[in-house]
Amino acid sequence: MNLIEELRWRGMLQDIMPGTEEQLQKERTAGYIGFDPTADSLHIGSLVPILLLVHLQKAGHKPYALVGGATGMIGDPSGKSDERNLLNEEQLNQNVLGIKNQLSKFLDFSADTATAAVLVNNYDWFKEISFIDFLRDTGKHITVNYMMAKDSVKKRFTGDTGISYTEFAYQLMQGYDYYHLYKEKNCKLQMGGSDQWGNITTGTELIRRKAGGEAFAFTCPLIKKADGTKFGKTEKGNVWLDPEKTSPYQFYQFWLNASDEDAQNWIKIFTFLTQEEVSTIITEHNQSPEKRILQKRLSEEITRFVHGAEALDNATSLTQKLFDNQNAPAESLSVNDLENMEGIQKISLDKAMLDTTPDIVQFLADTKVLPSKSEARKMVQNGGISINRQKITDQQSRITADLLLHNKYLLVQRGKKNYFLISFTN
RNA sequence: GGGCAGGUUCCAGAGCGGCCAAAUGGGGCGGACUGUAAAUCCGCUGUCUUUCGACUUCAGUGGUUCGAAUCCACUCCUGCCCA
Repeated sequence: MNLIEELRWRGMLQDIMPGTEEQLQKERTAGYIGFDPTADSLHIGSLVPILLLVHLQKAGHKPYALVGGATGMIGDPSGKSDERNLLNEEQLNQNVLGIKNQLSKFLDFSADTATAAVLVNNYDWFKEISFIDFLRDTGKHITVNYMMAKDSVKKRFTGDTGISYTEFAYQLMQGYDYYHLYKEKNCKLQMGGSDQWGNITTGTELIRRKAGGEAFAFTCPLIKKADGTKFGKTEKGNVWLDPEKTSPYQFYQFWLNASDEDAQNWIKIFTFLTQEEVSTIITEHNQSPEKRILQKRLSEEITRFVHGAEALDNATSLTQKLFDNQNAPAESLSVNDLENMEGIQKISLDKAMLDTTPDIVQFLADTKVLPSKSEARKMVQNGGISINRQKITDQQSRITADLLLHNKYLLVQRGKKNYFLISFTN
């Protein structure tokens, strides 16, 4: 199975330029994807382009990861209905660094092989180009009519916020990136999310007109959830690849909570399991969906890929403790179990505070489990608070020392999935 | 520079002198049901507060009024059209 066929069955192919498949058959081809440094960490949405690069590398081609140090200063209008705020330079540099670090974990950058991945930053070439040079050498090749025809731009013409010249020019910069890599690195392929199609074709067009060369491209559909809501969000916001921002446990949980339908699509996209393996898993899953074989395998594979085997072990064992014997009394948890719970909020307090705290509402606010007494009260009213797995319904109830597990701990749940471990010292 | 239409709570979008912390929908959060799923149903959703109530919001600043998101003036911002 060649790369294109592989990506096609995985559902990772949206648009493809004619001749791309032939080019990939013909010779080792250098291909690139751009990463936008709008945050200092990549989130799971960026996992897809990373995987595209990995697939490319596995198929024997040479991947380039481009960090948009220059384009990040401008802002891509694609998919945005509003003009964006510009990032300041310091923030941007920090983000570029953070992203570089993360990318290096997923791609093989060892320089001695022919297919070693290479990291480039478009700031390195844009900083040398003057505005006049850019207008004369690049802008001259592309008509405004052509640029305006792009969906991302057209929407802003008809929408009600307009588009600044700065963002309008974005596609030219990204187009120039492709041209530059084509010239300097013989790069003949650009990949990206389907929202990037417009920007990508500006690049191939530029290569054609400016260098008389031929370059190729394909895009991957944007990941969606079956219910149409945004992919990659939890109540805590984005799911990041940085374990400091999203703990491996939370990361694992995110995938485990996928719906059946989503899991079926995602296991193809986010794991390297073969077609046969996947169809076996799906069959097994459908026989007894309540076992959630799909979700378990999916979350295992990705967590291992992103965070490593050890982090995966911790995440699964914590998951077992917290969920598998959901009905087991909290008293059955050992000191060790409690202490080793990674990735849940831990709070430590002086035992004396129990005597001075009048009720559960005050307690929740003091411990910052909820931000204020009002919110704590609402949450208790809604039945969203459990102590040691016992639902609390009475706002007046008190936390007393005899509730403590092992005379020291309190397991507090806010909602079903947010755990807090409070340990008391004398 | 001229004309027109606008700027409302996370978003969309009602309200057009008191009944407005502001309809409705979406999103978010909680609950029930379940498989830590989906679908469905229920509650919450400005802040603080033991129901009472207090305080801060409808671009900004002043004004009219007993009383303004709603009326007036000016300012800023956005879109469209004309120059």
